[in-house]
Order: sequence, then C-alpha cells, then structure tokens
Amino acid sequence: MLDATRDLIEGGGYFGAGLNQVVAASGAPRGSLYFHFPGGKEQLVGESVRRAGREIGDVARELAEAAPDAVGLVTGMLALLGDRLEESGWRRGCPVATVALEMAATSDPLQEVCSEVYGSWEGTLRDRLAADGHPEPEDTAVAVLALVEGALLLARAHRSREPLERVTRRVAALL
Amino acid sequence: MLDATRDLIEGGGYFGAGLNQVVAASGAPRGSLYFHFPGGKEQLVGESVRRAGREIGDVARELAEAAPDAVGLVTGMLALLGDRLEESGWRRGCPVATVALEMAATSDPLQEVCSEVYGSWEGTLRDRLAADGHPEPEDTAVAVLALVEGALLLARAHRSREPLERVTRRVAALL
DNA sequence: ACCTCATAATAGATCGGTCTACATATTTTA
DNA sequence: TAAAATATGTAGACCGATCTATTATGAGGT
Repeated sequence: MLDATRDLIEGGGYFGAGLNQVVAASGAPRGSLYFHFPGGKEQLVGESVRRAGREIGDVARELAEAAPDAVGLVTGMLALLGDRLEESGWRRGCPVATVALEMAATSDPLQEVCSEVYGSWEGTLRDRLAADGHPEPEDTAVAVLALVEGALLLARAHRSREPLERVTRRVAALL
Repeated sequence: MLDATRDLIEGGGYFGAGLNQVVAASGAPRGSLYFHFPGGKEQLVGESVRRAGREIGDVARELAEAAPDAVGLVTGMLALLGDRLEESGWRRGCPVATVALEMAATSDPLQEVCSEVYGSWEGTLRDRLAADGHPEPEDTAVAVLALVEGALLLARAHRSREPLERVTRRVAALL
C-alpha cells in the first residue's frame, strides 16, 4: 500500500493519489487500509513520503561516500534523477515536492514530514561539504538542494532533460 | 473568477482549487463559470496560471531594468517573494509550481501553459544576463530560476524564510 | 425578437471514511 | 488436551459529502 501510494503521489501529489486507486493498485481491500493506517489518508501519505524520502536519502548518502568531490555527488544525483524522470514519462520527480507544495499550509503533520525529509537531505549534503572544507557548508547545502529540486520541477514542466543538463553544467559555480 | 482561482491554486494547487470554492469566493454563480470557460476547470486554471505568470513576469521585467546587476535582480525577487510568502502564512509561493508538478504528466494543455510561463521567465533572465555580458546566459538563467523555485519550495516545506536567506547569500556564486 | 449573460437546481461520478461479517491464528481456561 | 475466548487481519458493501459538469430559466440591453 505504501509503495502504491508513493507511485500515485509522484504522479499527481496528495490529491492525485485517490484511496480507490491505492487499494486497486495494491490489491488490498478498503478495510485493511484503515486497520493499518487508522489515521486515514493523511497518515498513509505521511508514512509513504517518509519512506520514499529515506530511500532517496540512502542513495544520496552512498553517493556522497563514493563520489570524489561534491560536484560529482550532485551531478551523479542529477543524472540518476534524470533517468528516473525520463524513463517514467516525466512522472517520477521528487516524491516530496508535490505533497509539500499542496499540503504545507493545510496539514501540520504532512508539513512536518516534508520538512524533516528535506532537513535530512540537507544534512547529508552539508556533512559532505563540511568534510571537504567548504567555506559555507550550510548555506551551500540548502542552495544545492534548492537547485536540484528546482531543476526537477522545470524538467517536469518542460517535459525535457534540458533543465537538468543546464543545471549540471552550472552547479560547479555554486560549489 | 480568475483571481479567486489563483488564490486557491497558490494554496493547494489544481485539486486544492475546488470549483465550489471558486464560485463562492468570486461571488459568481455556477453556470456563469461554464459560460465564460466552456473548457471547464482545465481552461479556468490554465488561464489563471497564465495570468499569474504574466503578472510575476512583469514584476521581474521591471526589476530587471531597475536593478544595477543580475545579483540585485535575483535578490530583489527573492525578497519580494519572501514577503509575499511569509505574509500569507506560507500559502502564496509560486502560482505555477504546484500545478506544474500535479498536472505535468496528466494534462497536456496545463503542461503547455506551465512550460510557456517558465520559458518566458527564463527569457527575461537570460536577456538581462546576456546584456551584462555573462559568459553562459542560457544555462545560468535556467539555473537561477531553478534555484529560486527550489528556494520557494523549501521555504514552504519548512515554513521559514531561512532557505530564501541562505540562497540569497549564495546566489552571487552562480552569477 | 434576439443575443448576452446571470442564476440556481440538479445530475452523475468520485471522494475519504465507516460498517459488519468473516477467516485465521494465538492465548486462555477447564 | 480440548474447547472457548481473544487477537489479528481480510474483505467488500455502504455512507454522506463533495466533486465537476449540465441543464433550464429568465433578466437586460440592442
């Protein structure tokens, strides 16, 4: 159910993930949903976003250890996210962004989840920058995350990898 | 009706703008909506996004003429957008972003509108950078737009101006 | 008379959420 | 050890609310 929710969320956000579609895609019956997620849709989406955030965070952390420098880490993530995005027909961008924009002002629990996920991503980025001796690790980590999230947004809006490629060419200036 | 739609869109995207709320907020009756917008909700939202995009684009173009350099233009926009965002209780971010993420893969007309709006913003930014003799005006324009959009997203997710301030401090490196 | 547009009732579908019934497994009790 | 009770989920029908869209009607100006 969490995986089905995530797929639907990535395509169309909180409201794009109808509970009917979730139960249809997961094969589980309606009643089971409210047994496992008594908090209803809000809880289901919250746990799904947190789960997806941890997944991507793990990939980023692995890449942060493997990459030779911060530029390699960011360009690597951009390439990975670009593949995912294009292969899915411009559906799978950031699993957090859409929910964050839709619900940040409406739902306190979901805003908190989104904030935590982004905070953890900023943390792994900041740690790598600090380890490299970057002069402004905190400001730069947030800026880089904003740059990547913005690039994903523009890529989906244009249905093209071009924004990702342009950002990839310019990210070194920020680092 | 277009203004009411825009307000609702900024808060919660395409699905956050129920037509019942639109007609209630605008004071117009239900039927009038489908007289003026025979294309239904898709047309209404599309025109509203285009209208909002032109508004912000106009502000950006004025600021592009008034600002002493590209850094001033971007920091000016960030300050303006930050005010709007905080004053509205973290509701009014980018009127295009949420719809773009929700509908880019679903609705061809709306994807086209979002792509055009972002394209026009990239254009004014690129022109100013080219006029300043910047070496990579096209790549940089897209990167700066991505940076600003990402900063707005993070600010809404965290319900804080901090991401905007951090990005403001680091944007000079990109320019 | 004609066209433009306002007005509100209503249709039909879908929404998130709740309900009861049922199956299986585990624990308690005699 | 057998029977009863409880716990854990499955399963899908069903609810009111809300959604977008359509319809019929009528006011007002030309």
